[in-house]
Amino acid sequence: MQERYEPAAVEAEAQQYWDHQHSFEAKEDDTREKYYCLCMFPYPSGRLHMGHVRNYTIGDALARFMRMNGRNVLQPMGWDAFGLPAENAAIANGVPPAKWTLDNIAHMKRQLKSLGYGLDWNRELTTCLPNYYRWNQWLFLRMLEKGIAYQKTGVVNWDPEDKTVLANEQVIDGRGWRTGALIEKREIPMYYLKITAYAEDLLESLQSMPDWPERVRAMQANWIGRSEGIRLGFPHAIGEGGVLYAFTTRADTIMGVTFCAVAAEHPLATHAARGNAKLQAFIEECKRGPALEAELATQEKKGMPTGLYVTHPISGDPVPVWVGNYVLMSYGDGAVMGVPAHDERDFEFAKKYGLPIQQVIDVEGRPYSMAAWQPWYSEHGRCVNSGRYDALKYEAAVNAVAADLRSKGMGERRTTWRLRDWGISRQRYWGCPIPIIHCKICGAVPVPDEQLPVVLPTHLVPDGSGNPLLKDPDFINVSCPKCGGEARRETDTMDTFVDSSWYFLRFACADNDQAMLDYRVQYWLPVDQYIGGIEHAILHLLYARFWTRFMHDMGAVPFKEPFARLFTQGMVLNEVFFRKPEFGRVQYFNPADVTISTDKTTQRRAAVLRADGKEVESGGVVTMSKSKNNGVDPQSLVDEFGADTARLFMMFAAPPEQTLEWSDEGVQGAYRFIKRLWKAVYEHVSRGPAGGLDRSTLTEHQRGIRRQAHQTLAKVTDDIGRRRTFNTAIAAVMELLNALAKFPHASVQDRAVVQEALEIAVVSLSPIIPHVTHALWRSLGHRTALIEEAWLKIDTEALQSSTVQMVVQVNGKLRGHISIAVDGDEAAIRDTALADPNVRKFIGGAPVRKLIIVRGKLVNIVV
RNA sequence: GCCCGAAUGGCGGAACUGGUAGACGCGCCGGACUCAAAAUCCGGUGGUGGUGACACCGUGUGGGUUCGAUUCCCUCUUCGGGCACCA
Repeated sequence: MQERYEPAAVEAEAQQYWDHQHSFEAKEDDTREKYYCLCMFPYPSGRLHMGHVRNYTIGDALARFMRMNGRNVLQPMGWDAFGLPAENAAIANGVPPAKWTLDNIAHMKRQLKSLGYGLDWNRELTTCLPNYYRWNQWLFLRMLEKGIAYQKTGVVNWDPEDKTVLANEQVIDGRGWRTGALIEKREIPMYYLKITAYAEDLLESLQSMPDWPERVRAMQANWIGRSEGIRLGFPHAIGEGGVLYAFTTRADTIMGVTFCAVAAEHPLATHAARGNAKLQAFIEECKRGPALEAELATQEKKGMPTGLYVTHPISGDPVPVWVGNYVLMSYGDGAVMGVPAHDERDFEFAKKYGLPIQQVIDVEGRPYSMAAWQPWYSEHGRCVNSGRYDALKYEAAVNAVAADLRSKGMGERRTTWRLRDWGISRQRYWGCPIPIIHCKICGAVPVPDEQLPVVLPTHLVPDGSGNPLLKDPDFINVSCPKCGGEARRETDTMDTFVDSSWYFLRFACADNDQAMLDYRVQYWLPVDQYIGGIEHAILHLLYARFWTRFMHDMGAVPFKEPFARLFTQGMVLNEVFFRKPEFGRVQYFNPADVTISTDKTTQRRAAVLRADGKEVESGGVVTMSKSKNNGVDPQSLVDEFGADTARLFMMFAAPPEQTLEWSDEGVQGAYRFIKRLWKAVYEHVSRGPAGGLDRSTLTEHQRGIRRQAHQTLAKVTDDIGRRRTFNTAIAAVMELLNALAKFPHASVQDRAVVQEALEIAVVSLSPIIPHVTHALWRSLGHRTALIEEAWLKIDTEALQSSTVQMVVQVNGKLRGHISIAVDGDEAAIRDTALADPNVRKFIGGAPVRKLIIVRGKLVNIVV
């Protein structure tokens, strides 16, 4: 064994061994229990970032741990390869998105390999290749057949200068990101997937998914947003038998309705705007307004009367109809009944426009004042000023109102969802073509299965002015599959969330070019452990759950939930440094180019840019990002310290579900620890082979170190296997190593105990730092490869101890420590506790009122 | 605005089911080795008071439940994630 730890050599050797042995090629084996460990696949942006390293290190550590615990592990990798950045790169550099993407994939694949991840590369898949995306198209056609995919109009951001549709992120303050032109809203025909058909099931199943984080389930439940209430009608005289419908969960407040508000897109608004130029202008303003819910919710509430009146369904009173910019056309019927007294938004609206506010709910007799909104105004209570509903509580009132409305044919109970159907059409080049052909005679005709895939041409270079597919006659001009006449191919492509909604299924059979899925799906799926960023908690995971349900219903997979267990890891943060010039934009500096010094006495930190020796400002610790220039390239870390140090630091610096702060010193610490581990093994083996362990003749000291070694093994096994807290697992091994450093190597038994403890340390860390432990396992005298070894067994006998330490409190304050025999009874514990001199001092002469004993932990004496 | 999290020494974090707050690491201080430095090794390190044994204070704010609260409940503050065309 070499004295010096040289990561480059150690890591090359281990990686070569795994490669030659095909160690991570997964094979179906019905006799073995499988473990499908999947990390969210990356977008091939160019280089790996720290978030990737964190994600894949967590996955790899788990996969290796499960493998050593006897599971048949599958850990695949692929590329989420369609998307906007490739088009942006094309615009900037004139490179076709296909070439840019594939070059990035090649580079990132090398990086993943250099980090030593145990991935089965035979199953690699790339979503921008036809052998993958043809099945998007195939399944889309199945959805069309079942009515799950359908066409309707949708609103997009239109840049009038570039004549192109922009993504929300390309719209900055209402203007196009490249042109600066004011963005218009346009309604165009698009394809939608009817995820709302599964709303109920998607929501209900969350309750039987205990291995998903509570917060993710809560976020999804809120997103789906089930509301039970009443859809009620306000008759009006516009058109024949006209009724304005609105949904409410607070039918008990119906007698407090003083107005109705409709969305700008509502038919009543359109009707009223005819011949009303002011209203027309207001409606246009609303339609131009923000598209993002966050902006909609914070914008100032504005409205305008339509001049129309509807009839209150109970009282028969006329109710004015307003257009309100806070009413969403996409929720319910695009109209709300305005109850200013008991809804905060309605209250604000009524105050602003002088609409009457009528209290109809009494909450515990509290006095109601119209001067300012109080949070309790929207609480449940008893009806007042409500005619025959007076004194009824919430449920009784709702029931009575529902019955009355039903008898008048003006209302019914209704469940409404916040969830909307998934619009998948993108007016963009770099995506999966939607397999539709538009014929002047036959209309929208699905591409027949035998003509799939509709291949996306790869040589086009977008220039920012519209979808280049529109300018490609070879792609556009086709004949109609139905009538054979001249027709035009659909140029919209699919949302990239489609690609990621089923890739986890395809890993089971990525080599099948005849079918989307095959029998191997039944062996590997569902995914046992899915790992990815919390930022995907709603959209991606909900779409994947929906997609899997559709495939279940068509008989393609035997399960509804694709991910049995979910783990969401936190983001990677770093400090951000900048200078704000008097004029112009803020300048960001990479932390690698900044030196930080700390004044010992004042604790003041000063950050200086090395290039010019002048100070820069710190903007705190934020998510690593290109725009803030605070990213650290994982490659530089691997080159300088090796993959094991990178992996160890990532896993040690924070619990995996929390944010992780970058720290150069922390990396140094991880490197130092690996060197210490190496040295400990070196010093042990350079004394020659250790003899066998004789458990019956151990000294107390030897038994102590054995107990700690096996306690460490037990803790690591639990921390990785159950808690997923790699940071505390590593800390436990560090403690063991600290103890070993003080332990003698004198006798044969000393050395046997050390050998056992070192093996425990090496095996415990092997999921996290697989290269160095691969080498150390051999150094400790084993001929086998560590990756083929089983996880070590905990010797429960070694854990035994004859005494146990307990603490003694007086009135809840710590006053002493006692040592008690493991089998000591309560009387013995009590007597020992009361005999402690410091304890007696604090009891004084006072009588003991109560004595609480928590076995093995503490005694609390209450006086 | 709505939904979901988080807050503990100089710093990252630990304390798993209400039971010893600060494990482990970083940084810092002192020492050993060295001509010197780096590396390495040993010791110390929440605050205040005390020579000391020790005592008091201390987990974002204010309150509550309990023999006992970092942990449970309520309030507020700050920070982070998501909000449907970024992935």
